[in-house]
Amino acid sequence: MPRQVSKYPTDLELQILKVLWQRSPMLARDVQAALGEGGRELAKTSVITTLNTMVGKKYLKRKKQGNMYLFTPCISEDQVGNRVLVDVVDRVFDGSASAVMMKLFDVKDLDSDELRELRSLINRKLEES
Amino acid sequence: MPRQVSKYPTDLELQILKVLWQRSPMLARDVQAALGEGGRELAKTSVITTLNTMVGKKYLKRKKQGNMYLFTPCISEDQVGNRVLVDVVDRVFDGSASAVMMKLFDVKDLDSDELRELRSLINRKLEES
DNA sequence: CACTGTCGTCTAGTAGGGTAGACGATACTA
DNA sequence: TAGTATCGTCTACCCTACTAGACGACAGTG
Repeated sequence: MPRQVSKYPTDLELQILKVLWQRSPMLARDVQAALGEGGRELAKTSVITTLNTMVGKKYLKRKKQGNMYLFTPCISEDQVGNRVLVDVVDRVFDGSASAVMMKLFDVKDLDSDELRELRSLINRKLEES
Repeated sequence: MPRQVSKYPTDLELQILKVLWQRSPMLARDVQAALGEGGRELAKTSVITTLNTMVGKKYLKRKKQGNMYLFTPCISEDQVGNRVLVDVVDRVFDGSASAVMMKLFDVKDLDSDELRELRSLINRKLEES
Protein backbone atom coordinates (compact mmCIF):
# COMPACT_ATOMS: atom_id res chain seq x y z
CA MET A 1 0.00 0.00 0.00
CA PRO A 2 1.56 3.32 -1.07
CA ARG A 3 1.88 6.15 1.32
CA GLN A 4 -1.16 8.33 0.97
CA VAL A 5 -0.56 11.82 -0.31
CA SER A 6 -1.29 14.46 2.28
CA LYS A 7 -4.63 16.03 1.66
CA TYR A 8 -3.53 19.49 2.62
CA PRO A 9 -0.55 21.82 2.36
CA THR A 10 2.75 21.12 4.05
CA ASP A 11 4.26 23.55 6.49
CA LEU A 12 6.15 25.68 4.02
CA GLU A 13 3.26 25.61 1.60
CA LEU A 14 0.97 26.86 4.33
CA GLN A 15 3.29 29.75 5.11
CA ILE A 16 3.36 30.67 1.46
CA LEU A 17 -0.40 30.49 1.21
CA LYS A 18 -0.74 32.78 4.21
CA VAL A 19 1.48 35.31 2.49
CA LEU A 20 -0.54 35.12 -0.70
CA TRP A 21 -3.88 35.25 1.06
CA GLN A 22 -2.87 38.59 2.46
CA ARG A 23 -1.81 40.00 -0.88
CA SER A 24 -1.81 38.59 -4.37
CA PRO A 25 -0.72 38.23 -7.05
CA MET A 26 2.92 38.31 -6.05
CA LEU A 27 6.29 37.68 -7.64
CA ALA A 28 8.51 34.93 -6.34
CA ARG A 29 10.99 37.40 -4.92
CA ASP A 30 8.26 39.18 -3.00
CA VAL A 31 7.06 35.91 -1.54
CA GLN A 32 10.64 35.23 -0.56
CA ALA A 33 10.92 38.63 1.10
CA ALA A 34 7.64 38.18 2.94
CA LEU A 35 8.74 34.80 4.25
CA GLY A 36 11.98 36.39 5.39
CA GLU A 37 10.08 39.03 7.33
CA GLY A 38 8.16 36.21 8.94
CA GLY A 39 11.46 34.75 10.12
CA ARG A 40 11.92 32.14 7.41
CA GLU A 41 14.91 33.00 5.27
CA LEU A 42 15.10 30.83 2.19
CA ALA A 43 17.17 30.75 -0.95
CA LYS A 44 15.44 32.18 -3.99
CA THR A 45 15.40 28.79 -5.66
CA SER A 46 13.80 27.09 -2.70
CA VAL A 47 10.92 29.50 -2.89
CA ILE A 48 10.51 29.13 -6.63
CA THR A 49 10.66 25.34 -6.47
CA THR A 50 8.00 25.25 -3.81
CA LEU A 51 5.82 27.74 -5.65
CA ASN A 52 5.97 25.55 -8.72
CA THR A 53 5.09 22.36 -6.89
CA MET A 54 2.17 24.26 -5.40
CA VAL A 55 1.03 25.14 -8.90
CA GLY A 56 1.18 21.44 -9.72
CA LYS A 57 -0.98 20.70 -6.69
CA LYS A 58 -3.50 23.31 -7.76
CA TYR A 59 -2.91 25.42 -4.70
CA LEU A 60 -1.71 28.32 -6.84
CA LYS A 61 -1.93 29.47 -10.38
CA ARG A 62 0.69 31.52 -12.14
CA LYS A 63 0.61 33.98 -14.95
CA LYS A 64 3.54 35.15 -17.01
CA GLN A 65 4.40 38.80 -16.84
CA GLY A 66 7.38 39.69 -18.98
CA ASN A 67 10.06 37.20 -18.07
CA MET A 68 8.67 36.36 -14.66
CA TYR A 69 5.59 34.90 -13.04
CA LEU A 70 2.85 36.25 -10.86
CA PHE A 71 1.41 33.77 -8.34
CA THR A 72 -2.14 33.74 -7.07
CA PRO A 73 -3.77 31.28 -4.69
CA CYS A 74 -6.62 29.22 -6.09
CA ILE A 75 -7.52 27.63 -2.78
CA SER A 76 -9.06 29.66 0.01
CA GLU A 77 -8.08 29.91 3.64
CA ASP A 78 -11.46 28.46 4.43
CA GLN A 79 -10.96 25.40 2.26
CA VAL A 80 -7.60 24.64 3.81
CA GLY A 81 -8.99 25.03 7.30
CA ASN A 82 -11.81 22.66 6.47
CA ARG A 83 -9.57 20.01 5.02
CA VAL A 84 -7.16 20.09 7.91
CA LEU A 85 -9.89 19.99 10.47
CA VAL A 86 -11.84 17.19 8.85
CA ASP A 87 -8.68 15.16 8.56
CA VAL A 88 -7.65 15.65 12.17
CA VAL A 89 -11.10 14.95 13.52
CA ASP A 90 -11.44 11.77 11.49
CA ARG A 91 -7.93 10.45 11.78
CA VAL A 92 -7.03 11.33 15.34
CA PHE A 93 -10.36 11.70 17.08
CA ASP A 94 -12.26 9.00 15.19
CA GLY A 95 -14.72 11.49 13.77
CA SER A 96 -15.95 12.90 17.05
CA ALA A 97 -16.18 16.66 16.69
CA SER A 98 -17.47 17.07 20.22
CA ALA A 99 -14.38 15.28 21.57
CA VAL A 100 -12.28 17.84 19.76
CA MET A 101 -14.23 20.70 21.26
CA MET A 102 -13.97 19.36 24.77
CA LYS A 103 -10.26 19.05 24.37
CA LEU A 104 -9.98 22.52 22.90
CA PHE A 105 -11.39 23.95 26.06
CA ASP A 106 -8.61 22.26 28.00
CA VAL A 107 -5.83 23.11 25.64
CA LYS A 108 -6.55 26.72 24.85
CA ASP A 109 -8.12 29.25 27.14
CA LEU A 110 -10.92 31.31 25.69
CA ASP A 111 -11.95 34.70 27.00
CA SER A 112 -15.48 35.51 28.07
CA ASP A 113 -16.43 37.17 24.81
CA GLU A 114 -15.43 34.14 22.82
CA LEU A 115 -17.28 31.86 25.18
CA ARG A 116 -20.43 33.93 24.91
CA GLU A 117 -20.17 34.00 21.17
CA LEU A 118 -19.88 30.25 21.09
CA ARG A 119 -22.83 29.86 23.40
CA SER A 120 -25.08 31.93 21.21
CA LEU A 121 -23.91 29.94 18.23
CA ILE A 122 -24.87 26.75 20.03
CA ASN A 123 -28.24 28.17 20.97
CA ARG A 124 -28.89 29.06 17.38
CA LYS A 125 -27.99 25.53 16.31
CA LEU A 126 -30.29 24.07 18.94
CA GLU A 127 -33.19 26.15 17.72
CA GLU A 128 -32.64 25.01 14.18
CA SER A 129 -33.12 21.39 15.05
CA MET B 1 17.30 25.58 8.13
CA PRO B 2 16.60 21.87 8.68
CA ARG B 3 13.14 20.52 8.39
CA GLN B 4 11.57 20.39 11.80
CA VAL B 5 10.69 16.95 13.10
CA SER B 6 6.99 16.39 13.29
CA LYS B 7 5.74 16.88 16.79
CA TYR B 8 3.31 14.00 16.68
CA PRO B 9 2.90 10.52 15.27
CA THR B 10 2.68 9.81 11.58
CA ASP B 11 -0.27 8.01 10.13
CA LEU B 12 0.97 4.47 10.58
CA GLU B 13 2.32 5.27 14.02
CA LEU B 14 -1.07 6.56 15.02
CA GLN B 15 -2.76 3.39 13.86
CA ILE B 16 -0.30 1.34 15.87
CA LEU B 17 -0.84 3.48 18.93
CA LYS B 18 -4.59 3.00 18.63
CA VAL B 19 -4.08 -0.74 18.60
CA LEU B 20 -1.85 -0.61 21.66
CA TRP B 21 -4.09 1.78 23.56
CA GLN B 22 -6.80 -0.82 23.31
CA ARG B 23 -4.66 -3.65 24.55
CA SER B 24 -1.06 -3.83 25.70
CA PRO B 25 1.56 -5.10 25.96
CA MET B 26 1.54 -6.82 22.62
CA LEU B 27 3.90 -8.80 20.45
CA ALA B 28 4.87 -7.50 17.02
CA ARG B 29 2.94 -10.28 15.30
CA ASP B 30 -0.20 -9.39 17.24
CA VAL B 31 0.13 -5.76 16.29
CA GLN B 32 0.51 -6.89 12.72
CA ALA B 33 -2.61 -9.01 12.97
CA ALA B 34 -4.60 -6.19 14.56
CA LEU B 35 -3.57 -3.81 11.80
CA GLY B 36 -4.61 -6.41 9.27
CA GLU B 37 -8.04 -6.66 10.82
CA GLY B 38 -8.26 -2.90 10.57
CA GLY B 39 -7.67 -3.22 6.83
CA ARG B 40 -3.97 -2.46 6.78
CA GLU B 41 -2.02 -5.51 5.71
CA LEU B 42 1.71 -5.06 6.21
CA ALA B 43 4.75 -7.28 6.02
CA LYS B 44 6.02 -8.47 9.35
CA THR B 45 9.20 -6.50 8.95
CA SER B 46 7.37 -3.27 8.18
CA VAL B 47 5.57 -3.53 11.46
CA ILE B 48 8.71 -4.33 13.42
CA THR B 49 10.67 -1.51 11.82
CA THR B 50 7.96 0.98 12.64
CA LEU B 51 7.60 -0.32 16.18
CA ASN B 52 11.32 0.17 16.69
CA THR B 53 11.36 3.70 15.34
CA MET B 54 8.49 4.43 17.68
CA VAL B 55 10.58 3.16 20.57
CA GLY B 56 13.27 5.59 19.44
CA LYS B 57 10.74 8.40 19.48
CA LYS B 58 9.63 7.48 22.96
CA TYR B 59 6.13 6.62 21.84
CA LEU B 60 6.57 3.01 22.97
CA LYS B 61 8.76 1.03 25.26
CA ARG B 62 9.67 -2.60 24.72
CA LYS B 63 10.59 -5.40 27.05
CA LYS B 64 12.31 -8.61 26.11
CA GLN B 65 10.39 -11.78 26.70
CA GLY B 66 12.31 -14.88 25.68
CA ASN B 67 13.51 -14.18 22.17
CA MET B 68 10.89 -11.60 21.36
CA TYR B 69 9.64 -8.20 22.50
CA LEU B 70 6.54 -6.91 24.17
CA PHE B 71 5.52 -3.37 23.21
CA THR B 72 3.70 -0.93 25.44
CA PRO B 73 2.74 2.68 24.71
CA CYS B 74 4.38 5.30 26.89
CA ILE B 75 2.36 8.17 25.47
CA SER B 76 -1.36 8.48 26.13
CA GLU B 77 -4.19 9.05 23.72
CA ASP B 78 -4.79 12.30 25.55
CA GLN B 79 -1.26 13.54 25.05
CA VAL B 80 -1.35 12.81 21.34
CA GLY B 81 -4.68 14.54 20.98
CA ASN B 82 -3.33 17.57 22.78
CA ARG B 83 -0.20 17.82 20.68
CA VAL B 84 -2.06 17.48 17.43
CA LEU B 85 -4.65 19.99 18.41
CA VAL B 86 -2.22 22.57 19.71
CA ASP B 87 -0.19 22.25 16.57
CA VAL B 88 -3.15 22.64 14.24
CA VAL B 89 -4.59 25.56 16.14
CA ASP B 90 -1.27 27.39 16.19
CA ARG B 91 -0.04 26.57 12.75
CA VAL B 92 -3.19 26.70 10.70
CA PHE B 93 -5.51 28.92 12.68
CA ASP B 94 -2.92 31.29 14.11
CA GLY B 95 -3.67 30.25 17.66
CA SER B 96 -7.35 31.06 17.61
CA ALA B 97 -9.20 28.22 19.32
CA SER B 98 -12.53 29.93 18.84
CA ALA B 99 -11.95 30.06 15.10
CA VAL B 100 -11.46 26.31 15.17
CA MET B 101 -14.68 25.81 17.09
CA MET B 102 -16.68 27.95 14.73
CA LYS B 103 -15.37 25.98 11.83
CA LEU B 104 -16.06 22.69 13.56
CA PHE B 105 -19.71 23.58 13.71
CA ASP B 106 -19.71 24.00 9.96
CA VAL B 107 -17.67 20.96 9.15
CA LYS B 108 -19.21 18.37 11.41
CA ASP B 109 -22.79 18.21 12.52
CA LEU B 110 -23.40 17.74 16.21
CA ASP B 111 -26.56 16.31 17.66
CA SER B 112 -28.63 18.08 20.29
CA ASP B 113 -27.17 16.17 23.19
CA GLU B 114 -23.65 17.11 22.24
CA LEU B 115 -24.68 20.72 21.75
CA ARG B 116 -26.29 20.85 25.17
CA GLU B 117 -23.27 19.26 26.76
CA LEU B 118 -21.04 21.85 25.19
CA ARG B 119 -23.31 24.65 26.31
CA SER B 120 -23.20 23.55 29.91
CA LEU B 121 -19.44 23.29 29.65
CA ILE B 122 -19.31 26.84 28.39
CA ASN B 123 -21.58 28.02 31.16
CA ARG B 124 -19.32 26.42 33.71
CA LYS B 125 -16.31 28.13 32.18
CA LEU B 126 -18.10 31.47 32.25
CA GLU B 127 -18.90 31.11 35.92
CA GLU B 128 -15.29 30.33 36.71
CA SER B 129 -14.05 33.61 35.32
C1' DC C 1 21.01 -34.30 16.07
C1' DA C 2 18.43 -32.62 11.99
C1' DC C 3 14.26 -30.08 10.65
C1' DT C 4 10.99 -26.51 10.83
C1' DG C 5 9.02 -22.29 12.14
C1' DT C 6 9.32 -17.83 14.24
C1' DC C 7 11.87 -13.82 15.84
C1' DG C 8 14.52 -9.73 15.09
C1' DT C 9 18.25 -7.35 12.50
C1' DC C 10 20.47 -5.72 8.46
C1' DT C 11 20.04 -3.94 4.23
C1' DA C 12 17.88 -1.52 0.76
C1' DG C 13 14.66 0.80 -2.30
C1' DT C 14 10.77 4.27 -3.31
C1' DA C 15 8.64 8.64 -2.67
C1' DG C 16 8.05 13.25 -1.12
C1' DG C 17 9.39 17.59 1.37
C1' DG C 18 12.84 20.86 1.69
C1' DT C 19 17.10 22.99 0.27
C1' DA C 20 20.18 25.20 -2.80
C1' DG C 21 24.12 25.60 -6.57
C1' DA C 22 25.05 26.12 -11.51
C1' DC C 23 23.63 28.00 -15.49
C1' DG C 24 21.31 30.00 -19.63
C1' DA C 25 18.13 33.70 -20.90
C1' DT C 26 16.71 38.20 -20.59
C1' DA C 27 16.33 43.00 -19.42
C1' DC C 28 18.17 47.13 -17.83
C1' DT C 29 22.18 50.37 -17.57
C1' DA C 30 26.10 52.91 -18.56
C1' DT D 1 27.33 47.48 -27.17
C1' DA D 2 29.41 45.61 -23.02
C1' DG D 3 28.41 44.80 -18.28
C1' DT D 4 25.47 43.66 -14.51
C1' DA D 5 21.48 42.15 -12.08
C1' DT D 6 17.54 39.23 -12.01
C1' DC D 7 14.61 35.56 -13.61
C1' DG D 8 13.44 30.65 -13.94
C1' DT D 9 15.01 25.85 -14.98
C1' DC D 10 17.72 21.86 -14.31
C1' DT D 11 20.03 19.12 -11.39
C1' DA D 12 21.20 17.26 -7.23
C1' DC D 13 21.49 16.41 -2.36
C1' DC D 14 19.68 15.24 2.50
C1' DC D 15 16.18 13.53 5.59
C1' DT D 16 12.08 11.06 6.95
C1' DA D 17 8.18 7.80 6.27
C1' DC D 18 7.17 3.66 4.54
C1' DT D 19 7.99 -0.83 2.69
C1' DA D 20 9.87 -5.35 2.48
C1' DG D 21 13.50 -9.14 1.18
C1' DA D 22 17.42 -11.81 2.91
C1' DC D 23 19.36 -13.86 6.55
C1' DG D 24 21.17 -15.46 11.02
C1' DA D 25 19.72 -16.91 15.79
C1' DC D 26 17.16 -19.81 18.41
C1' DA D 27 13.52 -22.81 20.34
C1' DG D 28 10.80 -26.86 19.95
C1' DT D 29 9.92 -31.45 17.80
C1' DG D 30 10.76 -35.98 16.35
